Amino acid sequence: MSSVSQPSDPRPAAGERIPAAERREQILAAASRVFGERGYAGATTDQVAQAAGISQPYVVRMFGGKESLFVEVLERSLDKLMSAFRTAIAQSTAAGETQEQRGARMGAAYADLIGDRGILLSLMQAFTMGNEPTIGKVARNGFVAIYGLLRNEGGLGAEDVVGFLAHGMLFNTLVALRMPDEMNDSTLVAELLACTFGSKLDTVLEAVARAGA
Amino acid sequence: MSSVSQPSDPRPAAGERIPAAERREQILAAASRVFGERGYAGATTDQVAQAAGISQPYVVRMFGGKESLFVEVLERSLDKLMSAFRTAIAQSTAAGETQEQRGARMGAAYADLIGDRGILLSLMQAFTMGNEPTIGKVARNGFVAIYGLLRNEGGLGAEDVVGFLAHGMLFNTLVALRMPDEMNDSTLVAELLACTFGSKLDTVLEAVARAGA
DNA sequence: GTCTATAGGAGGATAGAC
DNA sequence: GTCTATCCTCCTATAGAC
Repeated sequence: MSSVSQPSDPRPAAGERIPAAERREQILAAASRVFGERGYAGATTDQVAQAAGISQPYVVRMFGGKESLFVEVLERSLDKLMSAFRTAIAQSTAAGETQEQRGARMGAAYADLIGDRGILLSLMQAFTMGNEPTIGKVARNGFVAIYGLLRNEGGLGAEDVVGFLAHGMLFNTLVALRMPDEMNDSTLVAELLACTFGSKLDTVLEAVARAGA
Repeated sequence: MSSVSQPSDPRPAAGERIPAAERREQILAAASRVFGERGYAGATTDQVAQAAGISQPYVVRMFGGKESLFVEVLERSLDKLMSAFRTAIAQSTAAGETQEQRGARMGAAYADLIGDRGILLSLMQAFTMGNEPTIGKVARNGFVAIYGLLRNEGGLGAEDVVGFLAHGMLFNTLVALRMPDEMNDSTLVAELLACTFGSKLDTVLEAVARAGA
């Protein structure tokens, strides 16, 4: 990260007044990245504030606390995921595709979204928090909602959805571990990546590169 | 947790002197549970110490610091996993089983080991830490070692290993989320669980119950 | 809508005794 | 091999001004 602002930098100068709704989204996007890389407990509200270009107390004030902020980050990630799937399903239906083609399209949509490490890691973190009363409940409900979406709106069979989700979870793990960019030298790893990502390997490498900042 | 010691409680009275090697294992087992439930950053060395029945500075002294402790916890989990797979492979070979049967046996071994939430969650946590320099490297190497083990010693094809790992990751997620014990009421969830765990559903429910303490 | 100042509480690690 | 005491840092959340 350089210290010069890009022309397209959406981050306002410190102290600038902008509408609450817009500020909310800025903070959520920043929080998604910070929570993702540091973990829920490891992230500090001050890191989120700095990433969003505002003061720490303002983050707390706007969201009520760290936990509420994380819950909103999680819900935002789940929403984006469901939207991406709904879009893919709609496009697939409109194009009159086969189930096979639909699966590929949804996989591609997933790979694209997950290229945002903030979203990927916030979700994965939430998946490890099953016994946090509040966060665990949101995570479970979200997971089930996605299953239901694929099963009902997606029109896929239970076996197919489970297979899709299973590969998604392996996908998540490999990307989170930075396997593509840290270990592309070993033959074994090359095989694992090729076999997991298949035709989506390009999408993944692109996404990983894009997020390389 | 009741306040009375079980007869088989391996935890010594506070202040007792025991060999370092034994103490090490006690601490690692306690740390596995604590790191699992609280996350790496969320866990405190004091919580580990209390769970192991010793003082906080002793934990730090024995392992050099929190990060080193986590690395050892992670390596211990990976070792247990590899041992479990090697045992399953040896038994399968000795019994002259088919590839199909061998897969089932390894799945069962996995389900059994993962019933220890400490192991499950410490691994999952590590998978989200790909950009921690030290921990990330250990996690990547461990994952690749497991892939290599299944591929070479297990004699499975790349596709089969990837499928096995993928289902393992979904398995992890559902158990970590406490899906079986928190949401067994919904029809949708029942379907998801049945389809993911298949014949291993019993093993999982048992393991979950056993860990319900 | 946003900041500065700060209270109040933990947590990791060290020193040193037994 | 194990503990007690303690330092210093860092973090969340609140108070209150602009």
